[in-house]
Amino acid sequence: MNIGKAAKLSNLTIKTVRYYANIGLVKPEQNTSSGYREYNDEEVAKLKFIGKARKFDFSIDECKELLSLYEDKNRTSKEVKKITLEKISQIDSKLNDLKDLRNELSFLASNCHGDDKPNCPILDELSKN
Amino acid sequence: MNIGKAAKLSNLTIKTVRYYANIGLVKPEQNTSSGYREYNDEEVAKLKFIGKARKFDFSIDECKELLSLYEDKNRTSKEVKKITLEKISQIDSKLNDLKDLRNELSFLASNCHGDDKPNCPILDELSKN
DNA sequence: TATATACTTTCCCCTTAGGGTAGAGTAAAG
DNA sequence: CTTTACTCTACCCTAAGGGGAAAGTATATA
Repeated sequence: MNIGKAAKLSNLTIKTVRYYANIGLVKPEQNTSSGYREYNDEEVAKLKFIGKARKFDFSIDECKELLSLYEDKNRTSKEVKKITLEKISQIDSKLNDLKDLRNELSFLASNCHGDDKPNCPILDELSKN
Repeated sequence: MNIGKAAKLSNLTIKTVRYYANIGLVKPEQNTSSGYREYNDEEVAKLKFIGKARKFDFSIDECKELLSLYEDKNRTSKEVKKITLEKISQIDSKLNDLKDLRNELSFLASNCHGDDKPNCPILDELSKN
Protein backbone atom coordinates (compact mmCIF):
# COMPACT_ATOMS: atom_id res chain seq x y z
CA MET A 1 0.00 0.00 0.00
CA ASN A 2 1.03 3.62 -0.48
CA ILE A 3 1.97 6.04 2.25
CA GLY A 4 -1.48 7.60 2.44
CA LYS A 5 -3.15 4.37 3.38
CA ALA A 6 -0.36 3.42 5.77
CA ALA A 7 -0.75 6.77 7.47
CA LYS A 8 -4.49 6.37 7.75
CA LEU A 9 -4.26 2.86 9.15
CA SER A 10 -1.68 3.87 11.71
CA ASN A 11 -3.39 7.14 12.65
CA LEU A 12 -0.30 9.14 11.83
CA THR A 13 0.16 12.00 9.39
CA ILE A 14 1.88 11.37 6.09
CA LYS A 15 4.58 13.79 7.17
CA THR A 16 5.24 11.74 10.27
CA VAL A 17 5.35 8.45 8.39
CA ARG A 18 7.74 9.93 5.83
CA TYR A 19 9.85 11.32 8.63
CA TYR A 20 10.10 7.89 10.24
CA ALA A 21 11.20 6.47 6.89
CA ASN A 22 13.84 9.17 6.52
CA ILE A 23 15.37 8.58 9.93
CA GLY A 24 15.31 4.82 9.35
CA LEU A 25 12.75 4.03 12.02
CA VAL A 26 10.32 2.29 9.65
CA LYS A 27 11.83 1.89 6.22
CA PRO A 28 9.51 0.52 3.53
CA GLU A 29 10.47 -0.75 0.11
CA GLN A 30 10.49 1.90 -2.57
CA ASN A 31 8.92 1.18 -5.93
CA THR A 32 11.71 1.61 -8.44
CA SER A 33 9.60 2.97 -11.26
CA SER A 34 7.38 5.40 -9.40
CA GLY A 35 9.58 6.13 -6.40
CA TYR A 36 6.56 5.64 -4.15
CA ARG A 37 7.10 4.03 -0.76
CA GLU A 38 5.34 0.71 -0.41
CA TYR A 39 4.18 -0.33 3.02
CA ASN A 40 3.11 -3.79 4.11
CA ASP A 41 1.08 -4.87 7.12
CA GLU A 42 4.11 -5.46 9.27
CA GLU A 43 5.35 -1.95 8.73
CA VAL A 44 1.94 -0.55 9.51
CA ALA A 45 1.99 -2.55 12.75
CA LYS A 46 5.32 -0.94 13.61
CA LEU A 47 3.92 2.48 12.85
CA LYS A 48 1.02 1.82 15.19
CA PHE A 49 3.42 0.57 17.81
CA ILE A 50 5.44 3.76 17.56
CA GLY A 51 2.35 5.92 17.59
CA LYS A 52 1.30 4.35 20.87
CA ALA A 53 4.74 4.61 22.38
CA ARG A 54 4.90 8.29 21.40
CA LYS A 55 1.62 8.87 23.19
CA PHE A 56 3.26 7.34 26.24
CA ASP A 57 5.81 10.10 26.00
CA PHE A 58 8.66 7.94 24.73
CA SER A 59 11.13 9.87 22.56
CA ILE A 60 11.99 8.75 19.06
CA ASP A 61 15.22 7.25 20.34
CA GLU A 62 13.36 5.36 23.03
CA CYS A 63 10.86 4.19 20.43
CA LYS A 64 13.75 2.89 18.37
CA GLU A 65 14.95 0.94 21.37
CA LEU A 66 11.50 -0.40 22.20
CA LEU A 67 10.96 -1.35 18.59
CA SER A 68 14.14 -3.36 18.46
CA LEU A 69 13.11 -5.15 21.64
CA TYR A 70 9.70 -5.68 20.12
CA GLU A 71 11.29 -7.33 17.10
CA ASP A 72 13.74 -9.39 19.11
CA LYS A 73 12.16 -12.72 19.98
CA ASN A 74 14.89 -13.40 22.52
CA ARG A 75 14.58 -10.20 24.49
CA THR A 76 13.64 -10.45 28.11
CA SER A 77 10.81 -8.55 29.73
CA LYS A 78 13.42 -7.21 32.13
CA GLU A 79 14.87 -5.02 29.38
CA VAL A 80 11.54 -3.50 28.51
CA LYS A 81 10.58 -2.94 32.11
CA LYS A 82 13.82 -1.12 32.74
CA ILE A 83 13.11 1.45 30.03
CA THR A 84 9.58 1.88 31.26
CA LEU A 85 10.66 2.43 34.85
CA GLU A 86 13.18 5.01 33.69
CA LYS A 87 10.43 6.80 31.82
CA ILE A 88 8.24 6.76 34.90
CA SER A 89 11.06 8.24 36.91
CA GLN A 90 11.53 11.00 34.34
CA ILE A 91 7.84 11.75 34.55
CA ASP A 92 7.99 11.85 38.34
CA SER A 93 10.77 14.34 38.22
CA LYS A 94 8.85 16.51 35.79
CA LEU A 95 5.80 16.23 38.03
CA ASN A 96 7.74 17.43 41.04
CA ASP A 97 9.16 20.41 39.20
CA LEU A 98 5.75 21.40 37.94
CA LYS A 99 4.16 21.02 41.36
CA ASP A 100 6.79 23.25 42.96
CA LEU A 101 6.30 25.78 40.22
CA ARG A 102 2.57 25.70 40.65
CA ASN A 103 2.86 26.25 44.39
CA GLU A 104 5.06 29.27 43.99
CA LEU A 105 2.97 30.87 41.28
CA SER A 106 -0.19 30.13 43.16
CA PHE A 107 1.24 31.73 46.28
CA LEU A 108 2.15 34.84 44.33
CA ALA A 109 -1.23 35.02 42.65
CA SER A 110 -3.09 34.64 45.92
CA ASN A 111 -1.15 37.56 47.37
CA CYS A 112 -1.97 39.76 44.42
CA HIS A 113 -5.17 41.73 44.75
CA GLY A 114 -5.68 41.74 41.02
CA ASP A 115 -7.36 45.10 41.07
CA ASP A 116 -6.84 48.41 39.29
CA LYS A 117 -4.02 49.54 41.51
CA PRO A 118 -0.43 49.26 40.39
CA ASN A 119 0.86 47.48 43.48
CA CYS A 120 1.68 43.91 42.49
CA PRO A 121 3.46 41.27 44.60
CA ILE A 122 4.04 39.14 41.51
CA LEU A 123 6.19 41.73 39.78
CA ASP A 124 7.77 42.56 43.12
CA GLU A 125 8.92 39.00 43.45
CA LEU A 126 10.21 38.84 39.89
CA SER A 127 12.20 42.05 40.35
CA LYS A 128 13.58 41.16 43.76
CA ASN A 129 17.35 40.91 44.01
CA MET B 1 29.80 47.07 31.82
CA ASN B 2 30.50 44.45 29.16
CA ILE B 3 28.36 41.43 28.43
CA GLY B 4 30.45 39.07 30.55
CA LYS B 5 29.84 41.02 33.72
CA ALA B 6 26.17 41.54 32.92
CA ALA B 7 25.81 37.81 32.41
CA LYS B 8 27.54 37.05 35.67
CA LEU B 9 25.46 39.54 37.63
CA SER B 10 22.22 38.23 36.17
CA ASN B 11 23.17 34.57 36.46
CA LEU B 12 22.62 34.00 32.75
CA THR B 13 25.02 32.72 30.14
CA ILE B 14 26.60 35.12 27.68
CA LYS B 15 24.82 33.28 24.89
CA THR B 16 21.49 33.88 26.55
CA VAL B 17 22.14 37.56 27.17
CA ARG B 18 23.25 38.03 23.58
CA TYR B 19 20.17 36.18 22.41
CA TYR B 20 17.93 38.50 24.40
CA ALA B 21 19.70 41.46 22.79
CA ASN B 22 19.19 39.99 19.32
CA ILE B 23 15.48 39.45 19.76
CA GLY B 24 15.07 42.91 21.27
CA LEU B 25 14.14 41.78 24.74
CA VAL B 26 16.96 43.64 26.48
CA LYS B 27 18.81 45.86 24.05
CA PRO B 28 21.89 47.59 25.46
CA GLU B 29 23.84 50.43 23.87
CA GLN B 30 26.61 49.33 21.60
CA ASN B 31 30.00 51.02 21.81
CA THR B 32 30.57 52.48 18.38
CA SER B 33 34.33 52.01 18.31
CA SER B 34 34.63 48.50 19.72
CA GLY B 35 31.21 47.15 18.85
CA TYR B 36 30.92 45.79 22.38
CA ARG B 37 27.52 45.81 24.04
CA GLU B 38 27.41 48.07 27.09
CA TYR B 39 25.03 47.17 29.87
CA ASN B 40 23.89 49.41 32.71
CA ASP B 41 22.34 48.48 36.03
CA GLU B 42 18.81 48.86 34.77
CA GLU B 43 19.41 46.40 31.98
CA VAL B 44 20.97 43.95 34.40
CA ALA B 45 17.86 44.28 36.57
CA LYS B 46 15.73 43.41 33.54
CA LEU B 47 17.91 40.41 32.80
CA LYS B 48 17.47 39.20 36.37
CA PHE B 49 13.75 39.77 36.08
CA ILE B 50 13.59 37.68 32.93
CA GLY B 51 15.78 35.00 34.44
CA LYS B 52 13.35 34.63 37.31
CA ALA B 53 10.31 34.65 35.07
CA ARG B 54 11.90 31.95 32.88
CA LYS B 55 12.39 29.83 35.97
CA PHE B 56 8.68 30.26 36.59
CA ASP B 57 8.16 28.66 33.21
CA PHE B 58 7.09 31.80 31.40
CA SER B 59 7.93 31.75 27.70
CA ILE B 60 10.01 34.46 26.10
CA ASP B 61 6.86 36.05 24.73
CA GLU B 62 5.27 36.01 28.15
CA CYS B 63 8.45 37.48 29.61
CA LYS B 64 8.21 40.26 27.06
CA GLU B 65 4.68 40.95 28.21
CA LEU B 66 5.57 40.82 31.91
CA LEU B 67 8.55 43.07 31.28
CA SER B 68 6.44 45.71 29.61
CA LEU B 69 4.00 45.57 32.52
CA TYR B 70 6.96 45.80 34.87
CA GLU B 71 8.11 48.95 33.12
CA ASP B 72 4.67 50.51 32.92
CA LYS B 73 4.04 52.57 36.04
CA ASN B 74 0.35 52.77 35.19
CA ARG B 75 -0.33 49.07 34.78
CA THR B 76 -2.77 47.46 37.13
CA SER B 77 -2.05 44.38 39.19
CA LYS B 78 -5.08 42.82 37.47
CA GLU B 79 -3.15 42.54 34.22
CA VAL B 80 -0.26 40.75 35.82
CA LYS B 81 -2.48 38.43 37.82
CA LYS B 82 -4.32 37.42 34.66
CA ILE B 83 -1.13 36.23 32.97
CA THR B 84 -0.09 34.40 36.10
CA LEU B 85 -3.42 32.62 36.45
CA GLU B 86 -3.24 31.55 32.81
CA LYS B 87 0.20 30.14 33.42
CA ILE B 88 -1.06 28.25 36.44
CA SER B 89 -3.84 26.80 34.37
CA GLN B 90 -1.37 25.69 31.69
CA ILE B 91 0.68 24.02 34.39
CA ASP B 92 -2.40 22.29 35.76
CA SER B 93 -3.21 20.91 32.38
CA LYS B 94 0.33 19.62 31.94
CA LEU B 95 0.15 18.09 35.42
CA ASN B 96 -3.01 16.20 34.56
CA ASP B 97 -1.58 14.84 31.34
CA LEU B 98 1.55 13.67 33.10
CA LYS B 99 -0.39 12.07 35.92
CA ASP B 100 -2.53 10.11 33.48
CA LEU B 101 0.56 9.02 31.63
CA ARG B 102 2.24 7.97 34.83
CA ASN B 103 -0.74 5.91 35.87
CA GLU B 104 -0.87 4.03 32.61
CA LEU B 105 2.84 3.36 32.48
CA SER B 106 2.89 2.36 36.10
CA PHE B 107 0.04 -0.06 35.51
CA LEU B 108 1.90 -1.62 32.62
CA ALA B 109 5.12 -1.87 34.57
CA SER B 110 3.45 -3.46 37.54
CA ASN B 111 2.00 -6.15 35.30
CA CYS B 112 5.39 -6.92 33.80
CA HIS B 113 7.39 -9.54 35.65
CA GLY B 114 10.65 -7.99 34.53
CA ASP B 115 12.39 -11.33 34.44
CA ASP B 116 14.39 -13.25 31.84
CA LYS B 117 11.37 -14.53 29.99
CA PRO B 118 10.23 -12.90 26.77
CA ASN B 119 6.59 -12.47 27.77
CA CYS B 120 6.00 -8.75 28.28
CA PRO B 121 2.66 -7.00 28.86
CA ILE B 122 4.24 -3.64 28.09
CA LEU B 123 5.11 -4.57 24.53
CA ASP B 124 1.82 -6.42 24.26
CA GLU B 125 -0.01 -3.21 25.01
CA LEU B 126 2.08 -1.18 22.60
CA SER B 127 1.47 -3.65 19.81
CA LYS B 128 -2.22 -4.09 20.48
CA ASN B 129 -4.56 -3.07 17.67
C1' DT C 1 56.66 48.39 23.02
C1' DA C 2 55.57 43.75 21.99
C1' DT C 3 53.22 39.90 23.12
C1' DA C 4 50.16 36.86 25.63
C1' DT C 5 45.80 36.25 27.49
C1' DA C 6 41.06 37.36 28.13
C1' DC C 7 37.06 39.10 26.26
C1' DT C 8 33.80 40.12 22.62
C1' DT C 9 31.90 40.17 17.92
C1' DT C 10 29.28 37.96 13.97
C1' DC C 11 28.23 33.83 11.50
C1' DC C 12 26.81 29.28 10.92
C1' DC C 13 25.16 24.76 12.21
C1' DC C 14 22.70 21.87 15.84
C1' DT C 15 19.01 20.36 18.94
C1' DT C 16 12.90 17.73 18.84
C1' DA C 17 9.64 15.90 16.00
C1' DG C 18 7.78 16.92 12.61
C1' DG C 19 4.51 21.15 9.89
C1' DG C 20 3.92 23.98 5.74
C1' DT C 21 4.53 24.91 1.16
C1' DA C 22 6.38 24.67 -3.75
C1' DG C 23 7.21 22.44 -7.86
C1' DA C 24 7.21 18.36 -10.25
C1' DG C 25 6.19 13.64 -11.23
C1' DT C 26 2.77 9.46 -11.04
C1' DA C 27 -1.66 6.99 -10.75
C1' DA C 28 -6.40 6.42 -11.12
C1' DA C 29 -10.99 7.93 -12.60
C1' DG C 30 -14.10 9.99 -15.80
C1' DC D 1 -7.24 12.71 -22.97
C1' DT D 2 -7.96 15.37 -19.18
C1' DT D 3 -8.94 16.09 -14.45
C1' DT D 4 -8.24 14.89 -9.89
C1' DA D 5 -5.84 12.62 -6.31
C1' DC D 6 -1.70 11.09 -4.66
C1' DT D 7 3.25 11.14 -3.93
C1' DC D 8 8.02 12.69 -4.37
C1' DT D 9 12.09 15.76 -2.93
C1' DA D 10 13.70 20.04 -1.19
C1' DC D 11 13.52 23.99 1.43
C1' DC D 12 12.38 26.89 5.47
C1' DC D 13 10.09 27.08 10.19
C1' DT D 14 9.30 26.09 15.15
C1' DA D 15 11.81 27.50 21.15
C1' DA D 16 15.45 28.91 23.37
C1' DG D 17 19.42 29.00 23.15
C1' DG D 18 24.43 25.79 22.84
C1' DG D 19 28.83 24.96 20.46
C1' DG D 20 32.39 26.44 17.91
C1' DA D 21 35.10 29.10 14.25
C1' DA D 22 37.39 33.15 12.73
C1' DA D 23 38.39 37.69 13.60
C1' DG D 24 38.64 41.93 16.21
C1' DT D 25 39.40 44.45 20.89
C1' DA D 26 41.12 45.23 25.59
C1' DT D 27 44.09 44.46 29.23
C1' DA D 28 48.07 42.55 31.72
C1' DT D 29 52.66 41.15 31.71
C1' DA D 30 57.59 40.86 30.12
